Amino acid sequence: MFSTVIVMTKSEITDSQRIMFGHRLRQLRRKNNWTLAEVAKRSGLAISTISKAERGIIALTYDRLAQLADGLDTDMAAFFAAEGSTFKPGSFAVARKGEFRRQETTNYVYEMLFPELWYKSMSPMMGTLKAHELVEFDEFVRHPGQEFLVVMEGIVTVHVEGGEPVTLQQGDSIYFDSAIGHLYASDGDKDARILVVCTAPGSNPSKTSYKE
Amino acid sequence: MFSTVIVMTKSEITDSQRIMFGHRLRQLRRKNNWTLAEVAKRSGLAISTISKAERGIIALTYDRLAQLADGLDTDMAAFFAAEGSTFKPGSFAVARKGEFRRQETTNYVYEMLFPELWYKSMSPMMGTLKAHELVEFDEFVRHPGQEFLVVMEGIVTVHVEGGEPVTLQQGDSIYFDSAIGHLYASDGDKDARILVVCTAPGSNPSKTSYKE
DNA sequence: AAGAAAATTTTCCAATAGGAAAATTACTTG
DNA sequence: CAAGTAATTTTCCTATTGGAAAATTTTCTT
Repeated sequence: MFSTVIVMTKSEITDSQRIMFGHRLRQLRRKNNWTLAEVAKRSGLAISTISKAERGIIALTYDRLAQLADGLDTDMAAFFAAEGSTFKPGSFAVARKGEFRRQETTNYVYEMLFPELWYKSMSPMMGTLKAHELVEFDEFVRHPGQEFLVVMEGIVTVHVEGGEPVTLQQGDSIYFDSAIGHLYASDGDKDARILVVCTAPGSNPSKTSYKE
Repeated sequence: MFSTVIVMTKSEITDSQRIMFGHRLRQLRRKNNWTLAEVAKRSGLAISTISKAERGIIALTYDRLAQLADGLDTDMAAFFAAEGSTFKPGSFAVARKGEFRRQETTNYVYEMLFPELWYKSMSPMMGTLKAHELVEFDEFVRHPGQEFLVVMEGIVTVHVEGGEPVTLQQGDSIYFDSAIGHLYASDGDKDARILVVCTAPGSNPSKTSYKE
């Protein structure tokens, strides 16, 4: 009985890491139906640079990574949050800016509070989690910023990527980095009522006010 | 009344981002009592490269970032998670009802949630407003940031500087700029229970501008 | 406080990233 | 299917990174 051992040099390791990262970049762009030209405009990078980065031909510098993250409507954390965990093509769920504004799925009904207010640094939402016997597993939700949840009524199970599910009773709360994949479900046979507050880094004026 | 607006060019933004990132690198290294030489050996990078990176003189490429993360016993995600927060991907904090830190004044009893977490971009607090016949008027409270309040139980009157008092029933909420003088009081003959979330702009490193 | 040792920064140069535009490939549409 | 257009990749060149070693600063030690 033999086992195959593949030995990689240090540079081969970083090479393959970079190539995989490039794939994620491309996926992220394709998911939003953006062309290289579009992302180039949004991020301020050259088309060729993005093309090379996506194919792992070059290793972007920190500065360009930051710019690119901005252009793709994420932040550095979201870029790397899923890294290391097994990469299933298509399993990438980065919520686009404002996507969670009116989220109504089989499991959720969200009501954004104060939608008319601009430049909020927090986005409070009231939500109802429908009771289900079987939790239909949607994809994990990921987005930039941080998140705070309190259970107002009922019992809620919070699924956090790479960890055991956490059960929260009425009055319990949880605080986490939204870049981590997360998902809520009602635990009891009644609907649960939750309050969620997200930070919305993109809408923060201090970051968006700049000139060319 | 004037407000100061600081306008940054795109390159100034990435510059300061890089500089702050460098500071975090150095902190991370110092925390473990490692010398540049030690990290150089662990990561395979040159001493000079790490030195320059820590001072924001150069923007590391993806490859070197990956290597450095390895040498510092973290991963890329932890580097960037929540713009300098100490959250590692997969980590989160749960606060159980009633196991909060208490802070008590004549009118308020506040319980800060997650006091042990640093670099939160929000500060959630549970509070009890004692019932009073006469509201003893403290000075208005003012601080930077924004504020969000939900009434969990009872009836609350919110006094906002330069406006009529607002009465909130259970489930009602209010969102405002914390710079405006504000004050809460229980309206009924029972104590009221509120949840307050404040943004703490100063504690977010990535949005604080400074120079060497 | 002086000299030695350790740690960090600077210098200089080879290796690599990043941008503009040309070349190629993929996608429409008549 | 050909011509035209859009999207991507290549090419070529300049700007910047990253490493080795020298120079400097900081930290011990006696």
